[in-house]
Amino acid sequence: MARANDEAAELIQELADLLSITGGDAYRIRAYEKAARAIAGHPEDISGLDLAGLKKIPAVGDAIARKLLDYLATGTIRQVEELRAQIPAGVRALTAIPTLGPKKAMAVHEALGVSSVPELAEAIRQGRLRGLRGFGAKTERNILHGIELMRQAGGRVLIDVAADLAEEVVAELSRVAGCVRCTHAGSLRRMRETVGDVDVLAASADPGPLMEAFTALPFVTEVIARGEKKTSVRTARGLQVDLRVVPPESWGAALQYFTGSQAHNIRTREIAVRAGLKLSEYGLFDAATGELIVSETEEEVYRRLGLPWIPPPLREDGGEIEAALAGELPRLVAVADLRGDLHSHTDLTDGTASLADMVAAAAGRGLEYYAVTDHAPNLSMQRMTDDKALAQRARIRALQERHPGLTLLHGTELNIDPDGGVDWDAGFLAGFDVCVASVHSHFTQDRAAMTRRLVRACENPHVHVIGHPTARLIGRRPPVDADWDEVFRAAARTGTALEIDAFPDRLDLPADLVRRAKRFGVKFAVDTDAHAVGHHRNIRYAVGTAQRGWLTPDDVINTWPLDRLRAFLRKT
DNA sequence: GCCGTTTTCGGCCCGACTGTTTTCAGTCG
Repeated sequence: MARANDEAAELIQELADLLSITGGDAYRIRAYEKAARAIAGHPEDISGLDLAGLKKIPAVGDAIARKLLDYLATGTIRQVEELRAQIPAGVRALTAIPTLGPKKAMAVHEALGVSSVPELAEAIRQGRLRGLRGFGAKTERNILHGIELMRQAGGRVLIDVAADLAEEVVAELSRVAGCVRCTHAGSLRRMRETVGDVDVLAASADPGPLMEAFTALPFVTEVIARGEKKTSVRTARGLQVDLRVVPPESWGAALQYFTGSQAHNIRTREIAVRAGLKLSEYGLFDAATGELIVSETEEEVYRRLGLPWIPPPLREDGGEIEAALAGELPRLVAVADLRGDLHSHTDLTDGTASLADMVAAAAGRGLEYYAVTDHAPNLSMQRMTDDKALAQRARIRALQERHPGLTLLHGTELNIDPDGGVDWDAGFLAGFDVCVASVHSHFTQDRAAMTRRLVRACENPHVHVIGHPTARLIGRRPPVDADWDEVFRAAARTGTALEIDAFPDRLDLPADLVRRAKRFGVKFAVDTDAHAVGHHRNIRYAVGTAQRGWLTPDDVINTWPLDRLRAFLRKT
């Protein structure tokens, strides 16, 4: 079940959506949307707040605070219920169709009584949209095409899929004559865990050849929009890619604009307006004279707004503007800060590479220490035994001689059973340098049981790291249900680190929970969980998740020198 | 509906592209 903040934010967002369909004041709608974001991102649980406390949330005034009280008392908001009675849920669902927004949704609902996606498709096939103001033949085709796209799942893709595609597009476009610079931007640059469309920015005085080359890429199956400055295409697997070409002198302003988020851009542009300036993708201008002030680098744009450069993973209007103004931006952890990796597998269990190859890959990353943590016996399919574990330890000690610069740690990944117990007794566990413990089964326990289970794992003196704590698989398996604040308190109290697992379909602990956990004083392990040599490169996604959680190197135990890490692992 | 080292009222980010428009609304990011 979601936190009160998330449920309330969803209700306020629904209020904004429904008002945009009925034609409410645009600024009022924006105020609701802004408040919904602020509530979702607010660190305090709103269920413990009174009217005054609620009004302290940014973008929440008296009116919205009272709606939140309404929600806390009744589980819903009266105005939302009233609008739901007017606007069927299916009409709101219509706005999920690409090219169909609130105005067109209301038009077909009012004129034709259409109140669901299938009804709309049927109405188009029956020719009932003909003659409806604002609806021509092309609009009909676009809507049917949009419905078809929605049916094919499509949607967002994992970050590694988007990153690989972006890399290919950037490499191709960089070769085009006249291309001065080219890079990806958007949610991929902000390191969001999934990406809805890939944004690519290029600088050139002559956009024509870039647009040509872009639409001619082999994986492009459809050109959605084609203009002088912007072109959008769809790839064979349904992913949308936008190319924006700007003059070279606009590079910094364009990169800032195209990186987003939209909410962050609104904040920076508001700051500009208040200072008598105007910020667009072409630069920062004097609002009165139209004179260009700066545009060549992001740093210049931020500096002229009175802000330090803000790392893209923070650009979500989640407090980064306030922190920047106060000079309190965190020094975010980076890949180069990592001295070690505390979670990896070999072909002794379900890895695909040998111990020697995995260790060589770790050495190739320039690490100072590396833990091999194959699965423990209770995950019986992996066929681990005491003897195998001890034999591996001996092989690791032998291999150590060939890697003088890399300290090898012998660890294991334990299974947290439904009661919170783990494989092996205390005596055997004491023989490992590091123990990761993870949930691998019984994912659907209720919140109280799951919370007890995770807390008990933290309380085990031999458990150093909770692996992929929510056990989610993005798009395939929901996170387990737990009272996370309770788990975070236990992790902080017992000196148990929470993992940020680098697998692109895990990224677990997720960034929003990372940020919440940090407030409790929790420490983190940023690990690959590598099962193959190639998985080592996933570490950048875990670091991106840590950055989105506002973590500094000090928050991450595997940035620490080995002696400090060993002291932490003693759990005293 | 929110908010104020210019304001408690009058503002509220900015631009690209499409389609159906005789000059611009809707959608998107």
